[in-house]
Amino acid sequence: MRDDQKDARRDAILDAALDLLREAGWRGASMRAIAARAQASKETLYAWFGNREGLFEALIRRNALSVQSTLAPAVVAKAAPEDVLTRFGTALLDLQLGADAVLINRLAIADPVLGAILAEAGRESTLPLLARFLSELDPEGAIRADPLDEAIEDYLGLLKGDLQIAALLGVPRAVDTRAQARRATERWIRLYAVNP
Amino acid sequence: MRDDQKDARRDAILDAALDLLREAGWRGASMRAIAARAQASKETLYAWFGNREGLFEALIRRNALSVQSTLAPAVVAKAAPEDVLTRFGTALLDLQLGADAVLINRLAIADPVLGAILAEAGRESTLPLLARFLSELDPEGAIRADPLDEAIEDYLGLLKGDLQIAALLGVPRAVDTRAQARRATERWIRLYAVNP
DNA sequence: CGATAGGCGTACCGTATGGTACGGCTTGAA
DNA sequence: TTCAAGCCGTACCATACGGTACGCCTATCG
Repeated sequence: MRDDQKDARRDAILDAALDLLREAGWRGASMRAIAARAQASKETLYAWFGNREGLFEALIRRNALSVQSTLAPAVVAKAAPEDVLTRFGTALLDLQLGADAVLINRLAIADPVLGAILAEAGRESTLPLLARFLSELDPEGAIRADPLDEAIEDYLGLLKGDLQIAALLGVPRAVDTRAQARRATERWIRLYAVNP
Repeated sequence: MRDDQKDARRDAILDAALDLLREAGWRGASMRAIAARAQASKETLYAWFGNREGLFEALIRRNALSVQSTLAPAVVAKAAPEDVLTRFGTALLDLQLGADAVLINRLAIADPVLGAILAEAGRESTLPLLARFLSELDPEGAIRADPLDEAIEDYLGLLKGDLQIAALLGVPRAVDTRAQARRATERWIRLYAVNP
């Protein structure tokens, strides 16, 4: 099997796992079911991923990579701070409330090992972006994200509110993510603007 | 079996379930294991709770009741708005980051039916308190929680930030809940103070 | 004080799972 | 063109689960 084919096959298997998680939950996404859905052999799954946890770990890592590559472009844009922060917040919110992310998070919450992996991968892939972002936001010294960790925490809190928990519980509220991000941005700037 | 004994027995069974969830997770908290731990019969469990989901549902509802009765006293206190808000936030944070609440939330996140139940029970038991609280906070018209739903969402976001997700993932960050509540309160008041 | 409701413990059933083993076939490399 | 690596499909194993049945025994109530 050529390397590119192998990558595609691997992706297909992870996609199958994700589909089954969506359709039948953790219980339904058994190694049998995943193999059948992907037209793969159980033995192949075990050869490639070690065991069930390893497969799910691969799923989590793949997702973290895609998050990072989706989010990064939102940072480079040159525009008014509130616009670029809103853009970033919208992207982040779309990601974290999206169906895939919800499934991935459910997975990680159900298993301590996966939880640790997701927490690490997640914080590594999005927090540095946001940190650099907020600290360099300062255009003419009108906004000071200081102390930085509190500023980050406040922004994430204002952005997400209870929405992520609601999504994880399977009771998502309808949200205009762009409007939500704009609101969070406006409030956050109000908190961190250098007072006139 | 006298009624009070029955209630105690029921509580003991739910406690056993909670213990097993803590020690062995969702997979370990099987009906067998719960029955053995509580020195009860499987048949009794099924007679009292219907099935596994029913038992876990009972667990969720019991927890929601205890949350409500824990939180309610924090509302009545008469003091400066920021102090009473801080007290309330601390209590809420302690509850939501506490071991039991984390286990309960994990449970609900793993099962759509339980998720719906927890979402409803949770919102019913804490949101009205917070809503009434924020809207009546107004001492001399210096603070206006308006629009109310946004004010609530902002307060919860500032209070919880990413802490709850981290706890659910099993990577809790050490937090001084009182300090965190104080910070959130201070920021929230800054956002909702009627400007001089 | 006797009877009966109902909890305890154990055994049982069908089913599904994670994980392994093993032919047979495809496919990329020599 | 040959050959071997490795993937597919199926069968297999031990184990555990949710759920039910049943005999024993305690404790409540008439």
